[in-house]
Amino acid sequence: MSTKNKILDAAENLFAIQGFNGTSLREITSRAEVNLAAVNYHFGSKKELIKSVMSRYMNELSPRLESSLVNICEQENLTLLEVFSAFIEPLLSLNEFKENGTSNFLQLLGRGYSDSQGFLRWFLTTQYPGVINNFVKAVQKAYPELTAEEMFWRLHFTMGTVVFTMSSSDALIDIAKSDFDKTMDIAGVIKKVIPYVAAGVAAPLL
Amino acid sequence: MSTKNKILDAAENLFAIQGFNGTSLREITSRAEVNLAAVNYHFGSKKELIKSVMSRYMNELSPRLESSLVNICEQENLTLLEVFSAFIEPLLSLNEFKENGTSNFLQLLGRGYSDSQGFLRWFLTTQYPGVINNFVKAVQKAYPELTAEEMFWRLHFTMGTVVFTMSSSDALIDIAKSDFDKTMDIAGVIKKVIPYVAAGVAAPLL
DNA sequence: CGTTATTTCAAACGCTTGTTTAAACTGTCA
DNA sequence: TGACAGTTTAAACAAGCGTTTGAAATAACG
Repeated sequence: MSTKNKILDAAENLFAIQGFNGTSLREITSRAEVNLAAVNYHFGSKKELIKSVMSRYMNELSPRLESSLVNICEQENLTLLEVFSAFIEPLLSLNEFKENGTSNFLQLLGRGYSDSQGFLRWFLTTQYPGVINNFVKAVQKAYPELTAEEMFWRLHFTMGTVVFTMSSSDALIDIAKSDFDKTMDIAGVIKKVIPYVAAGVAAPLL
Repeated sequence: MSTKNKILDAAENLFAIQGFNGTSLREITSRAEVNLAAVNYHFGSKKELIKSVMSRYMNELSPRLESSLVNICEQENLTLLEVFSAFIEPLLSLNEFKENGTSNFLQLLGRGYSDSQGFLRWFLTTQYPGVINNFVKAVQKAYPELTAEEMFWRLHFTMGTVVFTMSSSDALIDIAKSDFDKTMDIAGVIKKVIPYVAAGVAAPLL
């Protein structure tokens, strides 16, 4: 395993658990068992390392997500539940790409939106606009009465639900296990959150 | 104005904008125009200062919230939309308590859940359990078919929606202003998010 | 082989962080 | 006035941060 990948793997796990601001380069390099200076040598800076960690996932995910959304868009009588369900398979496929891939990626997404005042939001929306565009198109087809403004707000609410849930999913899964004596994993959480956000976006306009 | 209150006010505003980790004591004391050591003298530590900032709001909010929820619980044919709407008035009343009170408090809540790995969650759930209990009771009455486990998850999804939305509400309001040419404030955002979360919690059990 | 180029390494840099110290100042009451 | 508690102050502290340096080790190639 190359130094670069050792750093990426260690950084990914620590970032997911502790956030970007909460994880130091020394923690990363000591877990990766490489020299401290290796980060700046291979990536230039901590900020670029963060981008690299996210890009590794986005490059894997975004084509699958786009084609899944394009597929779903072709069918008649599209429901919002179907639109949101189109996310499930591409997201879960990250587990084949990497151990705990789905969980790690969604947690990173959550961290990125709350840490580091919005630079990751800028990065994702400018670097991967195709996903958002196709998603908006699908929602529009499933719920044509929704105005652009209302859609803007509800999609951001949805983002919040998912991102917050995933960034604290480990804690939530633990609580659910002890309180309800049921095993639960990230796939289970996704299957619970989909009906919630679908119903939220589908809420009647008052 | 006492040194203690000058610190609390400055800390509150900076925490809301930059988060707890992202705000240094030197920023706080220089904005408050007090000496750096004053924080440790009056509050003991940064952590205790954070608790004090949150307590000032929770002590104001939690009795109003509890009585609002108790009130709503007495009526027949309670809907989830009504339950969630019970939050509006107590939340907006924080604006009379302090300028930008509603916005600041909700943003602080959001920061508290993503910064500082969950110590604020512990603080709030252990110090102010009455709000949560009354809220759960109201939801149960409005939607009795909801199992305890499903309720657990959906209330956390709701928490995520609100908390995430509020911690990035300034950015969202700016975008909405420029894209849709409509003025928007924190009260407007609350009125948009209520139907969303009500519909999410009300989603049919599959 | 010898000579580049690439990668690793320990050490230090300059800076910011939360916290502590001890002296100076303020107001109060005997 | 003089003593004492409460408060403010400048200065320093130790620790952590991201980053840079220059020499040592390794790899690649003619």
